[in-house]
Amino acid sequence: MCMRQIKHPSMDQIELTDIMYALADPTRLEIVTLLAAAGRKMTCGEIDLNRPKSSMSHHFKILRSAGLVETAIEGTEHMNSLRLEEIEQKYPGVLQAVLKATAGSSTSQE
Amino acid sequence: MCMRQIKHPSMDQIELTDIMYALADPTRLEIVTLLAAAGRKMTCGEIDLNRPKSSMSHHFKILRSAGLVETAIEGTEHMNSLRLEEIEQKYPGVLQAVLKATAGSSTSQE
DNA sequence: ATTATTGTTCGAATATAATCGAACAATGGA
DNA sequence: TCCATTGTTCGATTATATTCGAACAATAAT
Repeated sequence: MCMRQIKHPSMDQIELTDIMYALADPTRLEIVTLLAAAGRKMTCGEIDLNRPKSSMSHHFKILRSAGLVETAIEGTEHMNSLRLEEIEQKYPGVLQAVLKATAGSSTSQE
Repeated sequence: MCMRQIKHPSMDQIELTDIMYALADPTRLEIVTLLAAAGRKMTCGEIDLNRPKSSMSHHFKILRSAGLVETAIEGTEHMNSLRLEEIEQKYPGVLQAVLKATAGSSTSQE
């Protein structure tokens, strides 16, 4: 029960261009879409998209630094969740509109 | 009156990730913001942000290929306008939310 | 203690993007 | 026709991103 936490940007540190940048990558957009669809915390493993762990970790890192994803360590697992409410508060409509846009056209390739 | 036109993507060719990518660059986001604020066609010259012509041209090219900006040649000038209605139709709320987000915090540096 | 699990970090290769001067193309006007 | 204007294209440089194997760190279980 060490609760070693990963550092996340605070709301006032979240930049719109960082969000845009993070969402510009198809893999990352899919991660966000899956998290939103699930509506719950998910481990990195659950979101596996046939890519090496190190690649996924890289994308999660960018999603985290953009402020889109929050990661809580629970045991050996990293529980990821969308920071939807916070981003809505700071940039109303942006993330929701993006999620609505991806909801129709399936980005997944399986 | 040659009306030599530049090629633009049709609505069904406009990809969300391309839009995100285009808007992830501060210079391009500012161009889009200025065009939206102006609410009219503007020449590249009018939007000059203390950068060389070739750099601006590069950014306009990306905005065009993403489907965000439409450029009509009128004489020696290139008139640029936002494809707001079309993008709203395809991805409702996305661009408007981004514009609302940039409306507050001035991205300009002069 | 040893081992398995989960994910991060490192490092190096490859790929993509930004920047900007210089040359170019198209138009309009003197 | 010649020149000015507007913006694009070219080409080379520099900077930034992506990718992924291998080594590592933290925890949990045996």
